[in-house]
Amino acid sequence: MNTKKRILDEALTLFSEKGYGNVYVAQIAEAVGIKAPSLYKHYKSKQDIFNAILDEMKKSYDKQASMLNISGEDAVSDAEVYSDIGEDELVRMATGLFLYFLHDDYAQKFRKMLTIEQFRDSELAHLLTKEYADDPLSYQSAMFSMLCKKGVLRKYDPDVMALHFYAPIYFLLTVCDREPQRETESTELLKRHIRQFSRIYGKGE
Amino acid sequence: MNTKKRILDEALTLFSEKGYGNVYVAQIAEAVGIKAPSLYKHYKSKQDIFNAILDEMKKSYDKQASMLNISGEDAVSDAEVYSDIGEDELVRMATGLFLYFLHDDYAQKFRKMLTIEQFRDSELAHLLTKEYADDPLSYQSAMFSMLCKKGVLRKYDPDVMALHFYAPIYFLLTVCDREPQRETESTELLKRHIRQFSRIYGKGE
DNA sequence: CTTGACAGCTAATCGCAATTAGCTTATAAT
DNA sequence: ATTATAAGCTAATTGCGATTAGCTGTCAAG
Repeated sequence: MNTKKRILDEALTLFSEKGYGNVYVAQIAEAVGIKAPSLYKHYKSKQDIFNAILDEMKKSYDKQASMLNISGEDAVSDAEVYSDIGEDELVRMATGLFLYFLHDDYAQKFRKMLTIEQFRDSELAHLLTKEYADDPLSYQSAMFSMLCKKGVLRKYDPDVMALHFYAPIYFLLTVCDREPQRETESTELLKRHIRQFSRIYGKGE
Repeated sequence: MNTKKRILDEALTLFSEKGYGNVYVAQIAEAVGIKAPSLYKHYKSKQDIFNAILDEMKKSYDKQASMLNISGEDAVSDAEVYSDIGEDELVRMATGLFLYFLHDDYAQKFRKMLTIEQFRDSELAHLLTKEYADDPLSYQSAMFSMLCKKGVLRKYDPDVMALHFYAPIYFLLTVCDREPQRETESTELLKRHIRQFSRIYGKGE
């Protein structure tokens, strides 16, 4: 019934593991449980399937981003919420972000696919940079800027604080994407990272 | 004359831009300046070319790593050299590492190729993790451990210090790999990162 | 009932890309 | 000089993989 949607799902799974060029339409069809020619009742070409995935991604990002408070749009007003943030809050926030990125099926596959295809298409490169670099950094920079102003954290360059906070998260994410068995170890290191971050930038001494 | 070598170079260039599956042997041949069938005088298949590249990479890494002091092998003895390290030294070290990774032709292509192929072959995944995560972290952890012991830096978990130092370098590297025009901006942010790192972990204050 | 559109199938088609065959030339060793 | 080998070329060959043609069954609308 919702074959059309299932094709996208299975195709995304395969693209994220092998890359567009190494996936055969017959594989997609098999994963869906139909024969290759039947795909063409739903999409007019392999490229068309890819484009549909991309469209869906772009649509879903805005919701997901605002849900996670990553997009940086309204960071300042949201930061009010965090004015009483403590070390444990920060740990929760960071591991939450990390584990969401890592485990959410859609987010993970999307990220892997973009990672594989990034050098072949500058649109994909920009998308990856936006979603995994610029948006998180700008959101967090605004948040830290607010926290510094409020006197919760020491006054340092908030862009660099955001980098110190986020780059390790991103780094560990790339490790776990290729070595899933290292998730536990990485989560531990992540927590140590946040605790130390908090001690360093926190007002307590 | 050294056609055999040139084939590897051109193939690496193409693989690092498009990925193995999207490169045709005819393209490699053209880049070298010969016809596709002539490639088979030097390598018995496309896969064989890929394997040869990989072998060369594995061989060259050890030299390059020890040259750059990344490998972590003899970090402790080397760390003696850094016992008088200052903020400027650290900035020089970090930007040097960053710009080397970013500009060295071989390193850049190798990294991009591994990035593209990482999810298709766990050997490649491990290689990428080793060279861009484990080795740099373990080297730097040993270095910071030494610097803390010497009293040059405040006493913090050296693994986390290494993560704080290195993850932003890696992060900015991935950004510049896909958006080369952001190199200047990224280098600036990198320097701010190191200065702040140095102020935070340094003894002065 | 019956018709049309939907979604599936099998069996072509079509093109491309890897590889092989077999010829040619140059050069280096005997 | 002769010959063997290396390294190139053009012209097949081969196989695979995307796509198209055309048939079938189902099922909702009239």
